[in-house]
Amino acid sequence: MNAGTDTKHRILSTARELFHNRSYADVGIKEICSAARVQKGSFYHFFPSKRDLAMAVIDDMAEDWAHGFVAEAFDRNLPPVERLDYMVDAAYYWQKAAHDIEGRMPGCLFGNLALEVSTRDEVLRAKLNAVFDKASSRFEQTLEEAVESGAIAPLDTQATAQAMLAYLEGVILLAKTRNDPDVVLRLGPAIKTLRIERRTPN
Amino acid sequence: MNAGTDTKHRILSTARELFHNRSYADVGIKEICSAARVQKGSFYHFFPSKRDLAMAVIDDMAEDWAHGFVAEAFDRNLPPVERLDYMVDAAYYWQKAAHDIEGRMPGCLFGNLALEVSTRDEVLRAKLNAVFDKASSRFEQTLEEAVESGAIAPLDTQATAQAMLAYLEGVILLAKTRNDPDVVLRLGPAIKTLRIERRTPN
DNA sequence: AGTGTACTTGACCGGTCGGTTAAGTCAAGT
DNA sequence: ACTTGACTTAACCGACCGGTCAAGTACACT
Repeated sequence: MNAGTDTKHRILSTARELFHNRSYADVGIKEICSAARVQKGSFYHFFPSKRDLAMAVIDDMAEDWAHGFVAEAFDRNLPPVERLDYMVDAAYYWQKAAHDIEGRMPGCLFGNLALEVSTRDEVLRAKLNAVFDKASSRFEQTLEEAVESGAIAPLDTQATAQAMLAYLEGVILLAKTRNDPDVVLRLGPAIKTLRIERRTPN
Repeated sequence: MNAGTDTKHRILSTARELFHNRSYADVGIKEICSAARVQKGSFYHFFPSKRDLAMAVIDDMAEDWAHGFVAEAFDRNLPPVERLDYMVDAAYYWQKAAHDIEGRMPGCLFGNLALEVSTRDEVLRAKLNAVFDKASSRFEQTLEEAVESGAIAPLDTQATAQAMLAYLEGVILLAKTRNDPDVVLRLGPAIKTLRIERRTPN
C-alpha cells in the first residue's frame, strides 16, 4: 500500500515539475517514468492515460495552492488591499526562485496548460476553467471586503476580480516571454488600479 | 518561380492557421503538408526545419498585424484613448468570429506560442519577445500622446504600456479558457484604468 | 501454508514524429 | 538543342510516441 502511494506521489510530483518547466506535449510518459524511477507498467497501473495524469496534476497543484500561499495571501487578517500585493509578491518570488535555479521562468502552470490544451481537450479546459473560477472568487471576496470597509469605492466586484486574475496571468506571460521575473515586480502592483464599474442599474 | 512562391505561401498560411487553432507541438509537418496540398519534400525545400517554419509564421503574422488592424487601431487620427477601445474591440471581434466558425476560441497566436515554446527555444522566445516589444511600443506612443494632450494625467508610459499589453493577453487567456469571447468585451475596456505612476525622481 | 490482490517489471505494439533521399519534372538562359 | 537549377514526388529512415501485456514479486488475510 505504502509503496503504491509513494510511487503514485513520485509520478505526480515529477510530472508536475516537468509539465511546469516545459509543456504537456513536450514531456513524454517515458521521460516522466525514468525521472520518477518508475516503470511504464507501474505508471499505467495508477493512471489510465496521460490525460488522466494531467487531470491529477492540476488537482494536485490546485490543492497545494489552496492550502499554500494563496491561503496566506488571502488571509482575512490581512487588510484587503494588502492581500493583492501579497499575491503579486508571492508570484514574483516563486518565479524568481525558479529562474535562479533553472535559468528559465516557468510561468504559471495553469496558464501554460490552459493555452496549450484548451482548444483540443474540453474536459481539461473545463477543469482549468474551474481552477481560474476559484482563484477569481478569492479576489472577489477580497474586493467585497475592501468595499465594505470603505478602502475602495464600490465597483463590480466579480468582473474586477476576473480582470485582476487576467492581469496577473498576463503579467506572468509577459515576464516569461521576457524571461525576466522582475517584470512581475514592476507591473504587478498595478493590479490595484484595475476597476470595472457596476453596471448602471437603470 | 511563381509556382514556388505560391507553394511557400500556401504552407505558411496553412501552418499559421493550424498553429493558431491548435498548438505548435500538436500540429505535425505531415498534417500541414496534406492540408496545404504539398509534399513533404517540397516543404523541406522551402523550410529547413519545423522551427524555421515557426519563425516564418511569426514574422508573417506580425507583418499582417502591423499593416492590418493594429495599424488601424493606432491610427494617429483617432483620439489616443479611443485607440485602446478600438484594440479591445478588434480583439473581441476576431475571437468572436473564430469562435462562431470553429466553436473554439483560438486566443492570441503570439501568446499561445510564447507560453508553449519560450522555455525550450531561446531563439523563438526572443522573436516573440520582440513582437511583444513592438506591440508595447504602440501602446506607449498612444499613452504619450494622451498625456501630452492632457487626456490623462502623467504616468510611466513605458511600464503602463507593458501593463496594458499584459492585461490584453491575460484577458484573452481567460476568455480562451472559458471558451467565451464575451469575456473580452466585459473585461477588456478596463484596460484604460491601468496606471503605473512615474518613479518618484527623488 | 495458501490464496487474493496490489504492485512492478520490461518487452512489445502500431502509429507518428521530424527529417532525408533519389529520381524526376519543367521552365528559363544560353 | 542543351544545360542549369528551382521545384516536386513519394518512398524511406531511425527514433520516439502513448499505450498494452504477460509474467512476475511482495504482502495482507485466512
